[in-house]
Order: sequence, then C-alpha cells, then structure tokens
Amino acid sequence: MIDPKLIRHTPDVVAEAMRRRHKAIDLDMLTALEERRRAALSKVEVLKAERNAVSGQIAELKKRKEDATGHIEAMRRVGEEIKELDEEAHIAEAEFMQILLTIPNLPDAGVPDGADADDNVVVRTWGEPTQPDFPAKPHWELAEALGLLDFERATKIAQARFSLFVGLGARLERAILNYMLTLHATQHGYTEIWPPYLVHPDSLQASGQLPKFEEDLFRLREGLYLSPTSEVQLTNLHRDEIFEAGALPRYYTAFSPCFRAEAGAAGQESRGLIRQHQFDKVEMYKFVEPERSMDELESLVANAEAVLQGLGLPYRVVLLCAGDMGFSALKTYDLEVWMPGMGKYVEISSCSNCGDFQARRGQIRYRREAGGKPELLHTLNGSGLAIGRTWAAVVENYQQADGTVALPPALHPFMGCATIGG
RNA sequence: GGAGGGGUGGCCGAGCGGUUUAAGGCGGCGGUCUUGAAAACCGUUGUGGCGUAUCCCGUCACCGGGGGUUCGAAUCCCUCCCCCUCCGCCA
Repeated sequence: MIDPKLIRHTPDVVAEAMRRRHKAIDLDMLTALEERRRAALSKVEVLKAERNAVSGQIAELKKRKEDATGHIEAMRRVGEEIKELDEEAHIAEAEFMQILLTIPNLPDAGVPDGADADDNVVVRTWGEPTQPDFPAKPHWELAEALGLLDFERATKIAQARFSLFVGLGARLERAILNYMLTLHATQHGYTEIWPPYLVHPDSLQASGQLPKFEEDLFRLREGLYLSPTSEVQLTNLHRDEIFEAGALPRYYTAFSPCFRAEAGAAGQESRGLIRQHQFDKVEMYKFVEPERSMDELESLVANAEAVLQGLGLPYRVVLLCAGDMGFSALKTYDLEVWMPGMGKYVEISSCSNCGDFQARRGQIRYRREAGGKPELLHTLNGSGLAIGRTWAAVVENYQQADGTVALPPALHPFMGCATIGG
C-alpha cells in the first residue's frame, strides 16, 4: 500500500507513477473520500469531547443525588449525531482503503519507462548460451525418453498442468531444492524456514495478492488459500511486529510448493514444467532499513545469480520496465536462464525491492534507535530459484548427444550420481 | 470435533456501567544520593488518526477483532478469532 498521505499532499506524484505503470486510477474519487472522512472526523471529535465532559458532570450530579435529566436528554441528541458522523467517517475510510489496496507500488526513479516485457533492459549476461553440436531437445522430450516426468498420470491424479516426477527425476527435484537451501543458509546468511503452505487472507493482503488478484489463487472451503509463493509466508513472519534497534537486517530463505490458478493463462507454455498449477520454489526474503534497501536488492540478485553460476547455467539479468513490474514492487530484476532445447531465455527468478509497500500493509516496523518511534521498514523478495524451471534448465543444458544428462558437479553430492540415463 | 477456563499497556496483574482520560508491581528511561556501582528515593513511560502539526500543544480513538445496549462500556449483550486444560480422532 502506498502512503495514504501522498493522495492528499502530492497527488501529481501518484498520477505520474500510475501513468508510468499504464494503470488508470481515479484520484479525484480518492481525494473526495479522504475529504469526506476528515470532515466527518473533525466534526465528530468536537461532539465526543463535549460528551466526555458532560458525562463527567452527569456522574458528579448522580453522585450527589441531583437531577441530571437535562444533561442526559442533551447528550442523547449528541449521541445520535455522533453515531451518524462516525458511520459517515467509517464508510468513507473503508471505501478509501478498498481503493487504496488496489493501487500498485510507485516505480523507483531508476526503473525504465515501458509498457511490457519488450521494454525491459538487459543489464548483463553470464555465460555463453549453450549450443550443442547436435539438435538440442526441450526438457519434456528428454524427460519422456528418460522416464523422469509423467504428465499423463499427474493429470489423472489431479488435473492438467500438474506435474509428477519419477525416479531420478524426482530425486533431481529434491537435489536442486537441497542445493539451493543449503547454499543460502550456509553461504549467504539466510535463516532457513519451513513454512505452512496454507495462508490466511490477511497474510495475502499484507503481501499484496489480495484483494486484487483473488482469481489467481486456489481457495479452500475453510477460507484459507493455497500459498502462491512463500513470499507470502515470509512477509507475514513478522506482520504486526516492531524490530528493536539493531535487529535489522533479517534474511530468510524458505522452500514451499506454490499454487497458482493461472486463470486466463490457458494455452501459454502448455508443454513441460514451465507453467504449472503447482511448482516448487526456494524463496529469499529480507527485512531491512529503508536507506539500505537498494543495496540489499543488488546483493539479493547476486545471491540468486550464485545459484545459477554454481550450476553453470548461462543466464542474463533483466531490469523490468515500469509497465512490467509486479503489483508490490518498486524495482525488479528478473533472472532469465538459457534453455537450449526451447531456444530462448526463460524467467527463473524475480527479485524485487518492495520498499515500505508490504510493510505498510502488514504493519511491519522497526526502531531506528532504542526508544525511538516505530517506522516502516523495507522488504525485498527474490526467487532463489524456481525449482521446476531449474530442473528443466539443468536437463536441457547438460543433455548429451546420446540423450543422457551429465549433471553439474554441484548436484552430485545431492544426487548420489553424476549422470541420468545411459 | 466435544466439554470447561481464559484473552487488560514491553511483561506480570487489579479493575461494583460514572474522580480509571486503566490501580499496583516488574522492566526501561531520566534524576537525587555515591569515588563508582548497587540499594533506596523522586519523576517518567504505548500506538494510531485529526487539527497547515514526525518534536511541543490540543483533541479523538485503542483493554483479542467486529457489532449492539446506554447520556456514559475494559465492565452488560451478540458474533467471530486466538490461547490453556481435559476428552476424542489422527501422521
């Protein structure tokens, strides 16, 4: 959530930010609601002050066994007025908040203009795109030949767009997860978390999925949701908390399966592991002091890059343009891994600085100094990485002419073998 | 899932519907005393909104959340959530 005060004090800044995002919002409506709320509030407070004072007098009179019916009658009328004005203020505020919760974060000044993915900027490339001297196959063909994936049975068990790993394919998924978590927990200073997979709507509102993106989520009869990313759980780890001075930064990493209804995504990337209703992901998350968050974004990206470098997978780093960024982010880098079988770069990580956007929605604060006022902190999140897509990248990049896969050394200890197939 | 008991400030813990705009204690902060410290004593203490107002000032709200009764609610009523104890079920 953006700072509500911006609506009143610098509406032009908000309007410009929304223009950059190619999002239309009704600022006049917001301003009017805020005005209504404040008008009702200032009126009702005068009346409440009067009621408090006269109530004291009534108490005095009653204590002395004197008549107070005049005061009581007057306060009855005041009470009715208070009730009406309170309601007016509540309604105006509720409507204001309802709209404010659907307004995306303001893009950082360092974010390029642009409407969609075509306007993103490649900031650097690592490694040479693998081009084997034989026709490279996509991972789903390799996996079928090696018996590593069984989409048909996954569909029978659940539905289309679910996956089922078999044998060394299943072990590879587990090995990648282990490799990533171990790297972040032991080399990058992140505290390891194993979170619940179901989340409360309050948690989804704090991280930004609700109320706007309900249709992308799986909801249970009980009112809980299947988490679409452990960013949700990690954001809410410290919801409604205040970090004492010196307690920041805090780094967390978590594994979780991620569930996405992907409404409206039918037809895209229908083959292989790229786009599924359920996928595994290791997430990195940071709670930091505001002035450090841009530096922290760079090191977060470096931590995600280390995963790919450790696996020897070629990739590039892309700075998203204002129109392509996610709802909660003010600046985002995507990591795109080279997939020789698919013949293109595919997004495998998204690292964002959310500024105080999530912190405000979740009331996550810190004290700059001992005894100081609580202030909103900044949060960052990044995939480290999407496991299924990493699985696909490993299989495609390390395929051999004979159809086997020669695994990168970093995975050998977690796999207990060096090759798949053959 | 069933039965019972509870949710009060950073923590513990009082609180007949009206000097409680929450007693008392602990902790924290400031001070007196002391060579220094401890002890003792004195003072102080949260969050948010509004007022052109991050501090000061004024005011309103906040005793798990929401709603209601009342001139007036921490206190009474309804509802939801959470915690504890016991029982049941279960990996």
